[in-house]
Amino acid sequence: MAHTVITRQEQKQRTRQALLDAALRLMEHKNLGSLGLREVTREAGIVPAAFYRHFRDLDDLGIALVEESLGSMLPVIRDARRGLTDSDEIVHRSLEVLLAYLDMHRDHFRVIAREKFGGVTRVRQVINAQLQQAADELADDLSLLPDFTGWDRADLQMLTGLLVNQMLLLTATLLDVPADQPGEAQRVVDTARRQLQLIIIGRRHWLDSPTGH
Amino acid sequence: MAHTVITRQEQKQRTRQALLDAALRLMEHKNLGSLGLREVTREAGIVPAAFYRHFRDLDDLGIALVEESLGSMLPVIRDARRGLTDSDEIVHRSLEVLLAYLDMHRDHFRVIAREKFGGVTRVRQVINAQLQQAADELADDLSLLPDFTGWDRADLQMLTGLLVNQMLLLTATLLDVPADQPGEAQRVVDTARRQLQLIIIGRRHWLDSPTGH
DNA sequence: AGTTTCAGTGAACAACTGTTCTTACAGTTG
DNA sequence: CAACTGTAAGAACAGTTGTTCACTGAAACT
Repeated sequence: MAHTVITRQEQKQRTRQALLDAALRLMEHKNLGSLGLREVTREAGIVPAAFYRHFRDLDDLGIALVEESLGSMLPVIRDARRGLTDSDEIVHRSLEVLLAYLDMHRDHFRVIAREKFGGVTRVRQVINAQLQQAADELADDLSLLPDFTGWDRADLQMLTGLLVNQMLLLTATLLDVPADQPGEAQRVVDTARRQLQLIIIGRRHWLDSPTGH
Repeated sequence: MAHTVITRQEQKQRTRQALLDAALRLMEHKNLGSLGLREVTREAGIVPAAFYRHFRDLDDLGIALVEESLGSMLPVIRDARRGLTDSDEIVHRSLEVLLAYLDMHRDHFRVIAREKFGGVTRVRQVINAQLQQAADELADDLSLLPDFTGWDRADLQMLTGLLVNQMLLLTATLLDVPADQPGEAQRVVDTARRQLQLIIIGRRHWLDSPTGH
């Protein structure tokens, strides 16, 4: 029975992931800022001093965590709209994918929602930069559609920023719904869906509105 | 020179306020959850043990703090729309008042934005309840206007929830703008204004849209 | 086969944490 | 004026914190 050979960097990568996972687990009930270094290493099953082999401090770990979370999620949502040519369909499809992904990675979303408004400046900046990029990419894709002929760049970004914000707020709200109340969660999603619908309607009449430009 | 006589409860109220102010000051860079009891009392200029005369623990202080913040702000915004009969005007006037109030009470808004998504459950519940009430009251007022004849309660709450969310997100974004970049702040406000305008347009066409009901 | 590299250990450190006492002393009450 | 009340002080408690250091042992390299 030849047990698997583990290279050095594989092992290192593994403990690094253990630290990230430990922090992720602990952050279900606290912020990044209120995490303790010993607390995290204890949860990860290593000795405190070993932490420094992987991160300078907890803020560093936080940044890595956020990059891991958003970096895996945003491409999925982006891919979900590939090939779609109707803007309304893009919005609704994105929402669907977001909700499915949310169910599978609640912890990751929770960290994003928490730290987007949290106390650690550098982490906030990383999140904002990534969300900004997501909004920009969405604007890129939409600008190619017939629905948006005549739109200028600024208005497009205004719209996609609004959509991204709504998506983020929806996830934050859903994460606050107790797990034993699926009905309430459905109600929240319904409301969000109608709010998106209202935005879509506003989008449809944006250019022909007297105050639109 | 008769020095002012200070009653017992006046003095107590005064130290209580000193604790709240101290926490408010410290929370510019950290969350409620990462505050220390000793840290707060040190900042307030009293001895740690005295804390317990005013609050059971820091979560209690947090609740008092958000109640103070929202309790003083929401009525102001509510009063700002008294007498107005045009719904578009109500939205824009509310935004104006919000921005003016924000400039005067940045610390309070920062706490609300932070803790709305923060780690302390009970504090989050208080904030959500107050914001929900604000949205409900706005729905009450709007329902009396001619603009909303034919609207049912659920759609109204959907709309006001959306508006409240947008206002909250705007304040959170503004608080993240470095104090030495007033231009960037203006840009953010402009975008938010156009986003509200888009929502207003959507509202205007909500009932006559094929998917509207 | 011998040497180097380095992720993880274990012990030690001073500093700080929340909480519990007893004590002091000024405003309040009869 | 004397007794009472209760805020705040001061000291002490056991735990926990972040960081450092010399170390071990196995993978990686020559």
